[in-house]
Amino acid sequence: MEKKEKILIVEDDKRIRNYIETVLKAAGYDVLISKSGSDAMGLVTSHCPELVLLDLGLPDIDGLEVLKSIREWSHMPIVVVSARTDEGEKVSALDLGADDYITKPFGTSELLARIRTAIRHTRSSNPEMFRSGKFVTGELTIDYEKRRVYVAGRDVGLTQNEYKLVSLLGKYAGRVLTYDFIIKEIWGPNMNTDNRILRVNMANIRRKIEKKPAEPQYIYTEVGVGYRMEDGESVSDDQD
Amino acid sequence: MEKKEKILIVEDDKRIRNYIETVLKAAGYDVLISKSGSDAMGLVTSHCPELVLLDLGLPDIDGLEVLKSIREWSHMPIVVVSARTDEGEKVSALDLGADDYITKPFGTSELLARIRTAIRHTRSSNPEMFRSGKFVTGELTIDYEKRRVYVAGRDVGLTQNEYKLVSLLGKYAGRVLTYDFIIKEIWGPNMNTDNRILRVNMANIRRKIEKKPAEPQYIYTEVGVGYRMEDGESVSDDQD
DNA sequence: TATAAATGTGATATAATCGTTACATACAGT
DNA sequence: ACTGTATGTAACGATTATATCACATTTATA
Repeated sequence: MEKKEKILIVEDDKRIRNYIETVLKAAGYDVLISKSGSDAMGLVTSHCPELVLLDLGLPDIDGLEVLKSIREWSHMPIVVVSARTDEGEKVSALDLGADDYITKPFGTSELLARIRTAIRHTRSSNPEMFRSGKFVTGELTIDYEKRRVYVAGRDVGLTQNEYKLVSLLGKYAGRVLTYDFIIKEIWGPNMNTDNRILRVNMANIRRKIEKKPAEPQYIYTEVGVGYRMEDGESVSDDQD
Repeated sequence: MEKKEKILIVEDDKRIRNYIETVLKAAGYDVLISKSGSDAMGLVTSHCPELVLLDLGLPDIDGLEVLKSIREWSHMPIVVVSARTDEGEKVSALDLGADDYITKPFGTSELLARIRTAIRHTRSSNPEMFRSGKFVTGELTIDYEKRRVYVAGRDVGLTQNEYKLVSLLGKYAGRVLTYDFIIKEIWGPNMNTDNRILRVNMANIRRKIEKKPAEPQYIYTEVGVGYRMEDGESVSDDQD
């Protein structure tokens, strides 16, 4: 457990800021603080933190603008913090290149898990998967060479589109993919933005890979946003 | 052109033997001679030639027996020489692990081309393909990562089985694959040995990838034996 | 709890794929 | 040229994949 990564917190609300700061320091991270978007840009360039935790509800600049301008020159992990109500904002953030988002209010372990996932992921995206040509989480295995998906060693027999979908989610495991992004990836940029077809496919996939399709353990729904593949690392959801 | 590879000729007919010897020496190979199957085994073990050119019509032992016993301990390239009429024999030879066959009578350039292909192929089978993840011959490209086949840059839209077929032939480019072998590879070992299904698939593939399906430039038919994918290296067929 | 929005899922129609058949064509040997 | 064998190919039906619809269920929030 060698961590001493710098994390930049961009958050105007003092209470939340202190809370996050305490949690992250206790977890062994170096913590940088910024109370506004304009400060944040300076700190990012001068300190090059390992990860940015960015609140979208800033007083001065729109958080999305900060996100956009960082992404113009850097791929550093950015996790966005947003209010539960602003679903559209989450989608915009992910589309602009955010690695993940956390909804207020959030629990300690969820925060830490998301940060770990984001840092691990942008560190030369998944060396293990690259080495073995396989993605594994729980009893689910995606074999990228054979183009097959197994649950408990059994080939679940996905169709072409179903495989593409699972394969895509596996490559971005632990991160949320928006409906729009997924649809464009699978059906091409000319496909309309309606997500009904995605829902039907997902139902069929879950019937094949999940023990109880109503309570998926592998592909989670992120309401109003998209889907997320379980990452192997368990993310328990103790919400304060 | 650094060649000084040793080639063992196993051939009882003196005229043919002399002809081959002359041709190979002129092409810069070291040549070993054996007039019978029993001699051949000894020379193979003592001299470890780069390639064996094996006539199946030997007086003492059946050529196939020689082939079989070499294959029990070595993967060295073996090219079989056989009479035009003995189609069944060719199939047996390929099934027993021969790398290629030449039909008597054969021309100089055909002989040399087959030998070059066989030697190149068993030298850590195709490093170029391994590096790029692609197989290219003429305007045809097989992209093994994307699982797509292109002709002149255009995706030809193969179905699953069609892709498997082309992909298989590409991996063994330049070598003949018997009907039986192909069928077992694509449809599994339980499939019957009838090659009609293969013919239909091949017709559909050729309609998609060949300019003139009746005169294929990419996938050749080896009458009575199987199919062969063009290898990039042109094998002109000047038959004396 | 009531309500609206989002998501899940069975049913259905359309399209693509696949294996089979029947016949056409090419080729070798007589 | 005739004959038999091997290969190519169009056409058919069965199966499977796909997209769309309608409605059920879940979720978020008042």
